Amino acid sequence: MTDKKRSTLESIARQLGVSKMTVSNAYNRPDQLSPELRERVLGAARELGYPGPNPLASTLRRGRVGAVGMVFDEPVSFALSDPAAALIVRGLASVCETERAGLLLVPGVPGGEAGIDLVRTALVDGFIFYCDYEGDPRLKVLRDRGMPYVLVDAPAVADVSWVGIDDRGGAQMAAQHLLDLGHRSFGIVSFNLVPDDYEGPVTPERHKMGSFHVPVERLAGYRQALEAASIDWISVPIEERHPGPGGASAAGHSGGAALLDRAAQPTAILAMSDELALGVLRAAAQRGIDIPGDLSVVGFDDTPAAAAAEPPLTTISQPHELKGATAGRLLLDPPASGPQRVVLPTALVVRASSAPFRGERETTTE
Amino acid sequence: MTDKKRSTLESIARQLGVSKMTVSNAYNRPDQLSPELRERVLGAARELGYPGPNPLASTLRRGRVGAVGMVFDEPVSFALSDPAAALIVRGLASVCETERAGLLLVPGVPGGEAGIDLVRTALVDGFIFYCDYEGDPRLKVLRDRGMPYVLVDAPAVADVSWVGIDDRGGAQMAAQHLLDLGHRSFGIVSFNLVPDDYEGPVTPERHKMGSFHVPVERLAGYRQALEAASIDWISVPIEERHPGPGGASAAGHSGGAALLDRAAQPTAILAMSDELALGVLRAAAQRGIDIPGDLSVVGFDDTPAAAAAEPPLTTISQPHELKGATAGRLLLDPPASGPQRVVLPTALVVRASSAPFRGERETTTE
DNA sequence: TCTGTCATCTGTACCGGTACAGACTTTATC
DNA sequence: GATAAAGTCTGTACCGGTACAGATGACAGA
Repeated sequence: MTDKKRSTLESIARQLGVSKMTVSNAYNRPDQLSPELRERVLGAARELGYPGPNPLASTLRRGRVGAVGMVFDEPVSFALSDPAAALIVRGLASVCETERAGLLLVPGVPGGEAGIDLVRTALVDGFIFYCDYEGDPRLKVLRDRGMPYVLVDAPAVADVSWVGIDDRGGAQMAAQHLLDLGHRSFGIVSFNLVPDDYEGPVTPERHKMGSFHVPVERLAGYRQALEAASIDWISVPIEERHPGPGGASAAGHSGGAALLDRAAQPTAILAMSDELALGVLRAAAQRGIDIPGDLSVVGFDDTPAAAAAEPPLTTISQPHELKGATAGRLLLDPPASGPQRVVLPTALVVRASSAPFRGERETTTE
Repeated sequence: MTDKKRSTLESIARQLGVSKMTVSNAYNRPDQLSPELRERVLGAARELGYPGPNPLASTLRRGRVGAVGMVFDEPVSFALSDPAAALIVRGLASVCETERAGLLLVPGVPGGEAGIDLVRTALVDGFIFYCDYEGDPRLKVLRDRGMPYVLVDAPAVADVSWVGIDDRGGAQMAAQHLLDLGHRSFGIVSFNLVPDDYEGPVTPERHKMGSFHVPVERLAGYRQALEAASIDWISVPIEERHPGPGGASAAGHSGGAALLDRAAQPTAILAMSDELALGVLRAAAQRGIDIPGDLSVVGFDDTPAAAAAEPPLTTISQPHELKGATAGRLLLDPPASGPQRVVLPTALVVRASSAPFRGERETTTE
């Protein structure tokens, strides 16, 4: 009445004295056999505890897996603690659901072959590549597998669909907003520009060698705005941090602290993400620095936490869920016109963490 | 130099005049052939753009997929908006990563066969079943597939590992806390007890037919505490809500509003989750009801948002990430001693949303 | 009665690999 | 010099299905 060993399609067929194909058809093409026989087959299957065709085998033959993979830079457990990434996953998940596809989360594993193999061996029909590192070896694996993939917030690749935002333009807006408020003394909290564990002030070499797309672009945007306002870029302190298990807010706290403890305290801090900015807010609060009275802070991303922060955070908004959903659609339903480059809109959202510079006018002239 | 059609292991073998097995071994068992030949094979593969053995085929032969599936009650996009669920996913993800396994998110699809097929055809080695519904047909599919699985916060199944908390005990603690503060007039915001879209006061039939494990248990816990304090359970208003795309906090808002707009306004509200409780806080704020002055609210789960709420939320804590991690370990590394039942600890976390009852003592005696 | 069509069912050839058991050389051991 | 032990490489038999092209018989129309 139950399984003796492990029933297969063939064992059911033998049991009933019919062909394998008939059993297969009973499951996949009911119109190919008489209803009575079909019932007999299904009945026998139930009887023998046959769970239906082995999905692995049918997938091998058919070629379609019915799942998409999402590749991360970091362990998934870290990535999901980033609200922006979590929203992208949600957007992608919603598309997968309507297309009846599963969603496989493929972690980034720091060193060596392990992370590469995960991509090489993932059982999916295509990938969303949500990774930022310019020279990621997994990109080559993707290409080699000959599987469709879509890049999200990643360095562009020729002939591959891409979804993201104008990071440079967004950053420029953030800096311009502070300039418009009269600020002249800045500090920046940045994500790591190079794939390592460094934490500290950005060095010229690191600045030059930056290989993470998003931080590099955002930094370039800040720079563009500040230099256009004749601020000496070299003298703007930049603290690099990389989010660990404590999340990006811990990184922001440490970066913010470093900036605020300098002799020349900035009056405005640009944080490369809202999580970083939240950490800066904490660091300021601990030092009794009033926001936005003494210090203006602008984040990036407009995650839900930004609006709920104390004070609510001025930031650059971008449609995270839409980003994930767009990427999913581009992958599952590729446009006939070939690979697309979709740039989603950003906008400045002014809240209470930024205010006009109220300087003591120490620097009258020079 | 590139692929002509799509190279296979066999085409490489032919090209080099060696056996298929030699090529296979070049990838999987380097010690089975001379280093020179291996280099030749790998070189030819590179030459022909062969991406390495097809993972589907090797999986079919080997039997190990290298991924675990996590099955949800709802669409993944909803589920991930529940902070508690997201934390469980993170805990599970961290275990998957150390075990080098992928993580497939399998959504619950409301009606019919579609959601069942997703479980039947998912390409994984085992499942974490994070679903609450007593009669879920997907459980039968899991059993039939003969694949290992672990239940999380789900109704128990004989001979299957289970991870969860003492929901009843936790709820009892929550209610007892309010009783200890002197409250006698309660309201409850509950998740749906039955798998449907109903929203409104719980009816006796629904109460009886409850088929969602967690809400039923928590309700039982509340009841146990209240009845032990001689409070008439029947007269305690309970509002059922189910979280939609707006998240549970919207549901809590609506449920809280219904309770607060009653003629006999409760002085204490028990919410079955923190998200629901946050909605209740909003509903109270809108009505100018002071918390905890006029109303005490206790949530459940102790998600990060509970501590950050205004006022910070009294709640029952449970180790969400540990729950996911424990389930993952139980699945990937099953204890020799057979299926386990792991009950993780809960604790009352008193914050600022609950305070002693300061009644007008209308009800002197009876 | 003959032919064509339709509904059912069957056989064979894959899908793309890996396990396992040799076969054939070398090299080490006594 | 004979035998054992390695070291390399090959052949065959699967893993568990599905696509596709018939084969068969019933039934309708001419």
